[in-house]
Amino acid sequence: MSSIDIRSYAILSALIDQPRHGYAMLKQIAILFPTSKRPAVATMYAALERLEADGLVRVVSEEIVDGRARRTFALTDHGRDGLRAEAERMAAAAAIVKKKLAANARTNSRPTRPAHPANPATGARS
Amino acid sequence: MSSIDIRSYAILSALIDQPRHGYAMLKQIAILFPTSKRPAVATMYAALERLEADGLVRVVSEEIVDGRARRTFALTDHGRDGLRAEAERMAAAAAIVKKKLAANARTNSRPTRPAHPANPATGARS
DNA sequence: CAGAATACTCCGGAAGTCGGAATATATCCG
DNA sequence: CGGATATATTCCGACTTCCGGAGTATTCTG
Repeated sequence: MSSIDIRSYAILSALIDQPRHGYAMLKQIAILFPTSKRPAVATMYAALERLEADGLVRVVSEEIVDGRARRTFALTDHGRDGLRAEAERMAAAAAIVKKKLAANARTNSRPTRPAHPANPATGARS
Repeated sequence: MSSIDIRSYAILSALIDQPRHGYAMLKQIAILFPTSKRPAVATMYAALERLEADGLVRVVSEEIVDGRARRTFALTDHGRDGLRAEAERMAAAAAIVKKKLAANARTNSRPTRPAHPANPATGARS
């Protein structure tokens, strides 16, 4: 319930500087995260509804064009907090893995043996 | 196809320092990422099969206990590379959002106005 | 002995994601 | 002029992924 998935992370990120509508978010996501896979159109609108229901975004304007709603969304305070927390979690997760990868690059010659085999979390019954 | 999702990221991370079997990975994930939601058991084994099919992990030992396979998995080179790339992507995504959030904390008083309104990606027809 | 931990599998359902089509207008390029 | 592309959203069916819970069997702990 609490933490934010990748899709939502991208969507919320596209609203940091200003409110946008769905289509504009897609373009902003492509700019912000050029190396990541971007969501499909349908996925984005579905996610947006969830985010609104969860109070992370809110509709700031709604015009009807050809009977179709054109909604502009903005981040709520809650959404901003959630995004900040998720960015923190991601930075930590990235840092941990980078550090571990670097530490283990040296031990690479003997792949199955840890540096200090003192009771690792293998669940091995002693 | 190419990029790694969060679940797979966690699973691969649990194999950086040494090979582990599924159950041990779950515990390791809880240690590495204490603030993130951890995958359900069934999710993990399903993901493991996908990762093996994609060549990101490989079975290094397999013992049969009561007709049930107890498999130990290790990272492949491909898996290690993918994990490294994903860590890089995540670090970048986290940094971008943190920076943008910090830059926008100042502009917070007038939420709809960007600092420099020079043709942003709003999709507004000029 | 009860209960937790170890270790994995299977099931059905819920949730999320996707591509593609539909809709309608405006603009760009040759 | 006409086709292509861009804008902007909705709906649909299919597919993938995820989850909780039950089942199986052993060992360790209180």
